[in-house]
Amino acid sequence: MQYQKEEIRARILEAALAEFEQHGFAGAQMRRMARRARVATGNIYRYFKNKEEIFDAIVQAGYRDISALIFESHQLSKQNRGDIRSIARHIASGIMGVYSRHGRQLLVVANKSSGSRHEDFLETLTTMVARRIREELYSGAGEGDDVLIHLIASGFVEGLFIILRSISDIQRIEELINRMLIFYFQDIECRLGVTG
Amino acid sequence: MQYQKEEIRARILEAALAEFEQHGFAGAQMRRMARRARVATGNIYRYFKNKEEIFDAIVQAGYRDISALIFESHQLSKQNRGDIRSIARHIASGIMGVYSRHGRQLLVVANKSSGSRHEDFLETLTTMVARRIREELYSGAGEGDDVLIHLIASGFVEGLFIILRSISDIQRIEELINRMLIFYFQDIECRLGVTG
Amino acid sequence: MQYQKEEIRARILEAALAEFEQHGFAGAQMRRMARRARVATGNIYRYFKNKEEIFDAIVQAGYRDISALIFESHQLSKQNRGDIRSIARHIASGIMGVYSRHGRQLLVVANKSSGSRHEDFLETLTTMVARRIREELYSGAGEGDDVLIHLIASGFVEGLFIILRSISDIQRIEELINRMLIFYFQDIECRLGVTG
Amino acid sequence: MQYQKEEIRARILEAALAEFEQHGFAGAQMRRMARRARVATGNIYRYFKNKEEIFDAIVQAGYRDISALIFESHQLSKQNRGDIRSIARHIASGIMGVYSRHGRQLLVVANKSSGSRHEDFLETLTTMVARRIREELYSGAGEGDDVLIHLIASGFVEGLFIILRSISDIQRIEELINRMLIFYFQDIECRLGVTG
DNA sequence: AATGAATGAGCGTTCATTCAT
DNA sequence: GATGAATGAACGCTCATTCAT
Repeated sequence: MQYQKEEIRARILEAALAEFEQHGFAGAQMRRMARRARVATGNIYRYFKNKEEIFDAIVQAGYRDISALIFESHQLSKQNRGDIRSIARHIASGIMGVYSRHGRQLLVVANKSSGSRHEDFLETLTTMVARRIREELYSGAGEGDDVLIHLIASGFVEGLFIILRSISDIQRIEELINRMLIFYFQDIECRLGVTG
Repeated sequence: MQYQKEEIRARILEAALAEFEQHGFAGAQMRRMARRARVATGNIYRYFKNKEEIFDAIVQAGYRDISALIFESHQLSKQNRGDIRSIARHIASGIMGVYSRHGRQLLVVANKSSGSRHEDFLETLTTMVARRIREELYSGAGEGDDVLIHLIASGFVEGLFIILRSISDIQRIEELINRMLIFYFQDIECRLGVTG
Repeated sequence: MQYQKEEIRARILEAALAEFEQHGFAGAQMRRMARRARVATGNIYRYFKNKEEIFDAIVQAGYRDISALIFESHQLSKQNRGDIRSIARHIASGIMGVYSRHGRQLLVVANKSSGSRHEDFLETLTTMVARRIREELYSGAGEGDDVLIHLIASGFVEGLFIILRSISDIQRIEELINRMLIFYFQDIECRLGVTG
Repeated sequence: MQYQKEEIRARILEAALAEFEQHGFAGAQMRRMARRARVATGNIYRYFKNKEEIFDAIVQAGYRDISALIFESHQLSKQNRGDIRSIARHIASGIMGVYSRHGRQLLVVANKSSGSRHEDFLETLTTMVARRIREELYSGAGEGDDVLIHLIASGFVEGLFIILRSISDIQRIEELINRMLIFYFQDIECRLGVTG
């Protein structure tokens, strides 16, 4: 029972993932999803309340891990203040880690969530990253420009996802992320005109 | 007669714009749009053939101007090769100009066009910008990394839209764009490790 | 006023006729009809209550004439009993006469009236003709078969309309109708096995 | 499961048949059809792709059989040339056979198909019959008049359908068809003035 | 627990008719 | 009287969700 239940639940989640990848949240069809999962349409509703909750279930783990990651990076910076590059590296490698466990899920919530409760995932993540960047750069010094920082965070986050969805070789991903880190954060204080 | 017609057409376009802003192309409802415009559902169809054509009408001008801009920047770089900053400045100020005329429309086509004919607008724009960047940076020198360049183009374009949708004061926009240009393109060759 | 009214009324009727010819009653569109008539859509409703009444107005004259024709042929046969051929000739030439005055209208009510009040026009006409045939053939003699007679009437009536809508030359029409009369009514008693 | 499915499919087809009989293809409404079938509107679309395909499903068998019949009669006449009566008898008995299997369906496609893919069914059938008549009558002899022959074919075909829809007793149908054959084809050469 | 047929609200769109000017 | 823009009920069809088995 329990075993079987779990197996079906997994099949549904896998099919849902594929469906969301192809059609996005709004365009996903329950019937097609059921067919993919080799499960009756109605049976899906024994495992999940509705389409939205399937999406939640898919997103959940990645969401949790990403949140933990940001929180960690916050803790890290308390001890090891002042080096934005190491923070960025930590976030990047953290996201990579999450990606290695929940890659497709992450891409779905990032790029295919329009119409769902999580359609502002990328925005939220960006905001968290921006907060971390601001904390690092302007801890003691003056007031940085929120929009500029948000924009950098956005480019950084978006860049991570572009790398992740373009490349599959893990070494190549790491190399590209490193080059992106350099591009984004080398001499960043100078380029931003941070005095402190 | 003629006056009234134009007024209604404008009301419909305004309502459609608001509807698309809130719900995106696919989620937009003709009945709600009609209600917003204080117009009968069927009357919309006297002014526009269907939902898609309303979207087109909203998007059109921005689309045209952006295309012209990219083309211009290509011409410009032929005469004035080698300075990526001036190209970037040209694109940025061009997009600013388009935005000052068609701001909300530009944001809609950029971020709310999923399901419409123009759903890949941002991707297309990014690709064009990436091509321009590659042309400037690697004209004579070695082969740059496509993904890295694409990612920079994406961050740059996305950044422009973030500025535009966050800020309304035109002077402030200009200042921020300048700072973003510095952030993205100062010593870019160095940060990318371009040898040429 | 009155003159102008009549001219517009005529324009509407002409446009309606063309519209019905092309699209049938159900497929006809009031807007297109108005455009054809170079009249505002709403103005049509000052002259006619609705689509159905326009159709009625078009059909009316032909209807009246055809009814009169059948009635005449009834009178005729009272005086001049026993010759079905002369009756048929009378009906044929009568329909030709009506056709020469209201040709297009007749074809419309015969073949394009589906969905209107007059969609059974052909059936009704056929029934009247069948009654006349029966009166002639079986006045004193035995009981003829209703279905067979109806079927002959139908073929005869349908044949008339085929000729009318295929051919425009009036002499050729007359010739063909004569040949059809021969085909249908020569030795009809014999072919039907009428004893009387 | 399977049984129920078939039962519903049958209910839908029966309801559709009734709906088409009463309102014709164009006037038929899916909601009314669903109500007749005691089925939800959407459920119809589990069984048939759309209105047109329901019509096709109803018409199909009759269509196929009629086409086969005409083809057969063509083969027959190659072997047994010169006797139009036997050809007519073959066609008549063939149509009777089709009618005995798909009576209402045949009447629907013949008289209620306006707006559908099959709206010219009767015209097509008539044309095929006319061709057969011409082949028989004018094989070696002179040119017959196309309109006259078409008109006879039309009367004959129309007559068949009148008999079929008026009468239910099979023996009576046969008798009437025989009488119609006599009426239409006895001494036909003479009545048409065929010299050969 | 599992099925997949059934439901029906809701979509974009059409068009006869009405109404403000 | 004339205009044509405006109305809104109704259409064919879709699909998330429910239900009988």
